[in-house]
Amino acid sequence: MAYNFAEIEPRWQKRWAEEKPYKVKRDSSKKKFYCLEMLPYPSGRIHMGHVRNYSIGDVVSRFLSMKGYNVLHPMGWDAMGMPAENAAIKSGRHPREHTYDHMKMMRAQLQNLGFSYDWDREIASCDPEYYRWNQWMFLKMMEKGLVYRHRRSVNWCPSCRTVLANEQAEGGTCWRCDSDVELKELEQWFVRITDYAEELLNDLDELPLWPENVKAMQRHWIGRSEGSFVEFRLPAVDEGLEVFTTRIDTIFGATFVCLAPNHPLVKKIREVSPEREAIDAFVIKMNRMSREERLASTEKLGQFTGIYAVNPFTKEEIPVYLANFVLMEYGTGAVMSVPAHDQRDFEFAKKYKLPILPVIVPEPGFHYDNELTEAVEATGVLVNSGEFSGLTSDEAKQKMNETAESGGFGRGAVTYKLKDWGISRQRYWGTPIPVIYCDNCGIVPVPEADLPVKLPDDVVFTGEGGSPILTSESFLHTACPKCGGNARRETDTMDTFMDSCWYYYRYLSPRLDTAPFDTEEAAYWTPVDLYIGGVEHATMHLIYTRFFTKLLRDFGLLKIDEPVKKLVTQGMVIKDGRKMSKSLGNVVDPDDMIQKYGADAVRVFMLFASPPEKEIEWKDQGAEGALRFLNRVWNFAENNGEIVKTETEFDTATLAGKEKKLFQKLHQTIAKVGDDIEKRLHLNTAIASLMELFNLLSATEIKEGVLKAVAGAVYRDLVRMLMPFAPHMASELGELYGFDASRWPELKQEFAVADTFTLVVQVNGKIKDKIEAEQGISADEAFRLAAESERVSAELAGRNIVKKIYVPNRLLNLVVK
RNA sequence: GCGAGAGUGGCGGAACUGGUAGACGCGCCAGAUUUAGGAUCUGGUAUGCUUCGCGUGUGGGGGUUCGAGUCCCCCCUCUCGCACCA
Repeated sequence: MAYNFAEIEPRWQKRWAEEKPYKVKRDSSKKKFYCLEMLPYPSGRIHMGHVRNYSIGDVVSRFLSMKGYNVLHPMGWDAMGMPAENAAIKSGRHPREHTYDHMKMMRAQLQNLGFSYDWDREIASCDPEYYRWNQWMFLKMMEKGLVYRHRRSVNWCPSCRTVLANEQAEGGTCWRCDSDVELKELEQWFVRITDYAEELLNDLDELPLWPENVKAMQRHWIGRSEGSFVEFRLPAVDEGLEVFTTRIDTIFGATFVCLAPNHPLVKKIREVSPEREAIDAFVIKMNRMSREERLASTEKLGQFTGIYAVNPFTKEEIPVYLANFVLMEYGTGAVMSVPAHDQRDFEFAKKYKLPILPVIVPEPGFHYDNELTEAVEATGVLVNSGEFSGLTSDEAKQKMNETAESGGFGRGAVTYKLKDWGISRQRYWGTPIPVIYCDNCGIVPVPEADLPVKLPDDVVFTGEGGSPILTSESFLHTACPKCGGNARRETDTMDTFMDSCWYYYRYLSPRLDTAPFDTEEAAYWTPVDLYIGGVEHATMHLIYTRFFTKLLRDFGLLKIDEPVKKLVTQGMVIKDGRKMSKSLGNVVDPDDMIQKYGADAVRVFMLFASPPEKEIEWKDQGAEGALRFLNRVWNFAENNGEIVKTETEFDTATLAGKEKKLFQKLHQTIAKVGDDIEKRLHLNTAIASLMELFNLLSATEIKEGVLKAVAGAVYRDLVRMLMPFAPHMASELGELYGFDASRWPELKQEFAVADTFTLVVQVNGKIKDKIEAEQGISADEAFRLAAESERVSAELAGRNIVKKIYVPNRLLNLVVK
């Protein structure tokens, strides 16, 4: 009977669901392996990216289980977030119903692919028993002073009355209603991730098995910068203006100061400024510019404010400008401008005819003869810098920091681009922030015993009037836990990145109701040995999750510093050279493919087409090829049932000829496939070598006894090695032909090397002949063989051999003159 | 602009430590089977030439080496990330 995946696959899936062979328990007698894949958002359908991601993880999990590891391989749902809420606004259906329906559909799809998850550990972040621990952690952080409330400006749609993420406010208009987006100051909850910035940066060096590009992205994201804060007095408004600079050594060359157009002091300055109208016009112009416009142009735009700042080192007054290139988001939103030594300041000074004063020279005694044509940004030696003249930049930085500090107008400091994490969302479908506002007691945390603070059900989803939670009377009004008086609940919910920060610890004890997870389980299972997911999470999720691990460690729940030993970021699945998307109409649905080719063939093709980190182009023909291969393997057993079934002992020591060659190929393959999976995760070459082994087996004419026994053994081991890739077929073959396909074949190292090799003979580096030779021959023997070759001896005739280079078991190069 | 990575047949890719370039698969060509198509099986498939052989070939140019896809320098192209970061 032909290989009927449509019948075989569902049968095994059902059996796995019933018998739970992938259920695992802590067992300290076994070596553990925690294989984790990024959990999906329940969008309703699995897509090809998931198939690829989870197929990679499944191969590693199954392989290591077969090798006797205790493998934890869980799956769950990142179930909160905006899409469900937006769907609720459209359909009126509660996000919960919507989400649980989606989870059900997607769980079925994952099961259709035959993934070896321990489904008993499944979690969903929208379950109150899950998100109560988000709340618990929030309270813990609150206790430790790691959260605070702060006003920050956010994108605000006045018609939807909600906060928009940057990508929802592109072009300055709301993605849903097209209203102009405003910047609005809102009180929000922030988490002090910057307290851990230094550790998050330094510990990247402790992650040798993370891809370099991800670490580079995180370093850049954290953006450590050593410099100084310096205060310039603004006599006109009687205020101090703090600037951040990495080049305090150039401060004697500061000829003006620039503020971001939205700097808070601008309001005060315009009150006293003769340039008030010009300032207002400039600020409005800048606010109107969209993000794209700002990014597209590097033209320097500025406006004199009419007031002056006092340089604390020179005591001189220099003009204060507004400038488009100064960003409120970085540093203090104000810079001292040194046009001689900063290219941006140089361009600005040229445009607005401001003085350019060099204060750094490359070496002592150097003079700039001509006017500068560009800024000299290199460090060097100070000139025109009062008592600091003659010092090197490095010496000056230190001395000047000391001077500033003792003078009370500055200090050396380290800043980060990483900002504290704003976790407030004016949304319904997220974890309620467990805080109560009382008129008498102020901000009161919800007592731990009252957790979880559940999302209310008496809400209306209109899409207007802000968060739907505001429509819930039962939620809004509560009693103050401290004084019992009337109080109001926090209506903001948490960023969903909070949910995904620690979910893989919840898998360890998913139903525990006394703590987020069991610390003994954690001591056994953590860290995650392999984490597979998309590179799009390189910064956000993967920084937050590293941060949370450090937090939980400091709370005493974990003993590790880093959550993930090895990280793999898999490439996208594309079609016709482009990302799959609905708008391009090139989406390939995994269900269709499973129906057409079967889950095993889809998995094999996905893994065979490319190594994990590369992009992969979906091609139906590729899946056909994978199916063809599986078919041939299946048919071999059909045609050679007796050989496959009959396990005959044979003496490996007496193997010779074809049977030895075949047996050696088997063990070479066992070694290669194991290596490819375990060390390199190059599943494409692992599959290729399985194909090679099968090609050799099927090309071998099997007639007499020993060869039959060897061929049977080879076939059975081939099926075992196919198990991680094509588990349905391998399981079925094992059962049909009565052998245990669930153990990884044992490697006989002595057979993993062939006993002959192709000796490549080169003359002056050019290949002249290839000779079959015994493994382990000496250089002299190799030379003797080469000399016997007609082609080689013809090359050598009448010439002197200057040098012989012999690479054992590979090649002989003769250098002649 | 800065940072990371990549350029190998018609295509996806292989070559792991400097040692046979193109494994394995797709596609294509030819043959077998078939009424036909599909499926299957067998063989071929980098390229040039004076074709049982010889030469050339891993984005381009140079270098190190007995030997370079692999190491070094310069250049080109592409992908990803960040981007007026003070």
